[in-house]
Amino acid sequence: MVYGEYRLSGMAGESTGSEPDRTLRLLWRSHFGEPVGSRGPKQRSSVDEVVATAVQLADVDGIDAVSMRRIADRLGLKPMSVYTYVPGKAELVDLMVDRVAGEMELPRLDGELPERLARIARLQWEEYLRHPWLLSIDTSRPPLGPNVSDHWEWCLRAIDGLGLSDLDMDRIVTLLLGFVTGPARAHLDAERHRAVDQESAVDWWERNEPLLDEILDAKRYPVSARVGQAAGAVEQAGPSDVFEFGLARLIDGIVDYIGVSAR
Amino acid sequence: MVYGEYRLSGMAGESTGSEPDRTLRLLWRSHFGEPVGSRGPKQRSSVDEVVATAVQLADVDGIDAVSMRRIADRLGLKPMSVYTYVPGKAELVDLMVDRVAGEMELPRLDGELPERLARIARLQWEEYLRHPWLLSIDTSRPPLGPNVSDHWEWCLRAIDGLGLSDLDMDRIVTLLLGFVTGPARAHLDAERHRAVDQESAVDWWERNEPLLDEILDAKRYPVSARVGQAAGAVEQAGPSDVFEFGLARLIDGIVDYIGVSAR
DNA sequence: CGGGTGACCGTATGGTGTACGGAGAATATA
DNA sequence: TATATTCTCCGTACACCATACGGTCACCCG
Repeated sequence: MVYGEYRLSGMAGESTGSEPDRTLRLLWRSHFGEPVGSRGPKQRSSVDEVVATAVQLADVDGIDAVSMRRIADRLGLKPMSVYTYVPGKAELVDLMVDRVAGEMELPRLDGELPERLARIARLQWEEYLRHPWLLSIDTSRPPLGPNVSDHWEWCLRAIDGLGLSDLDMDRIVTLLLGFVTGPARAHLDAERHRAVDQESAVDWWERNEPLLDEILDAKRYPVSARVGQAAGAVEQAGPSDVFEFGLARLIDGIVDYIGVSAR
Repeated sequence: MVYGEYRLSGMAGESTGSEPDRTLRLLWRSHFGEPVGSRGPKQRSSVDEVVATAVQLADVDGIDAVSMRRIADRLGLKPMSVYTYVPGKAELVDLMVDRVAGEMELPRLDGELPERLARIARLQWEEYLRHPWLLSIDTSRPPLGPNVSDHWEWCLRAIDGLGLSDLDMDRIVTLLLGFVTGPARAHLDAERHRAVDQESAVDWWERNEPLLDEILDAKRYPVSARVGQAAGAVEQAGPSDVFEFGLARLIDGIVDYIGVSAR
């Protein structure tokens, strides 16, 4: 079985010269309004429907299930017709990312700084839980769509006016959002194993115990053996404890730095 | 062109009953030694050669270039023969990850705590620079191979004996390693754009300026506009400044926490 | 009421992972 | 030594994938 994932198009443009970027126009399609004076026949579907279908497929069956053919099927189209809505798959993924970035309301930015920072991370956490495929996407260059941009602006505002340099602001938000991926991956991976493999991580461990005992012997891995046991036990117990605890520590660190830096 | 990426096999096992896990056995192949008493003809290649070829392909042309057919070509084999060395592509990726985890020597763990923490992050940073495709891989469940395990043990030892709970140790290492991916992605993405697209990020920005000026207007994105400018300027300037600066802050935060926690 | 535009799609190309079964080589066993 | 077993290599095939190209035809504008 193929486990394919797709990079963001990275706003690569089509190198058609002065044409700005079709992806950009697609991302901001609601801002540009309907294309007026189109000659040909009416479109039977819409960009939003295509993107929504893709997101649905990814949510239910994973990012691998997102294929132009399947999208076409769902919409009652033939594969090649999808390309009249979207230039290609990479651009479609951009649109998917921006779409899901916009489906959750951005909470108010009141309260103390630590609480604001926590809100940033928790929103991201929730987004990963709703759309696990986001973790399988190369987010090196997030699409500059309206929802992603709104989200980013919202994050930055949470730490604006504290005397931080622009660079520090960028770094702090990146750090905070990046932190979430770790616990989110661990959590979703454990969940996926319970659901799909029908054997929990514990079962897997038990099945492979004889081999692992031989390999991961306490002489070579004294610390890992001890720590791994604790980490495994907690994965069993709490759902997002690891996330919340790590978050609290991280926020402490960030707040400390802001205090020193703004002095 | 397809931009596929591949998840780790996640040690899924083959559900063949009591058979532990072929992937595990492959990962620890050096530990088990040569298989004695094999009946058929000698193998013309080896698992190590297959994995090395795959890593080379990924290093030079990206993870997409890693295909069973291409590997076979390089080794003078036909595609299906590769499957006599490796069960499948997911398992191959596991082996690739463990291989590159072992190619860099783990430095001594002496010196002050901050220096030790920095060494952990810098090693990871270097590994990402050498093998950018590692960033395109779903590392939710890293393969339990010898090199990955050694690496993990080495990380944990750097913060062992400080009075931290096992759980905290796990979390801190995860946090530190997770942090690296952010700057590494940014850095490599910028580099890739310079090399491949032959237009720097600045050029892209200029080409799309008219559209972006209309969209990302200062009214809607006052903070992003300001911060983005600063972040972009620095991306131009320093190579790993962002990484080093962020690392210093993060370490400060971690050290603070350890001090409080161990009291 | 044409002319032109663009949505839809049939076909095809070149890729992917990998299941299946066969040929033949090399060793273990009788 | 002869036979049985087992394993490597691989030819073929299947089911996908993204997408380039060109044709057909519905529709709007002039």
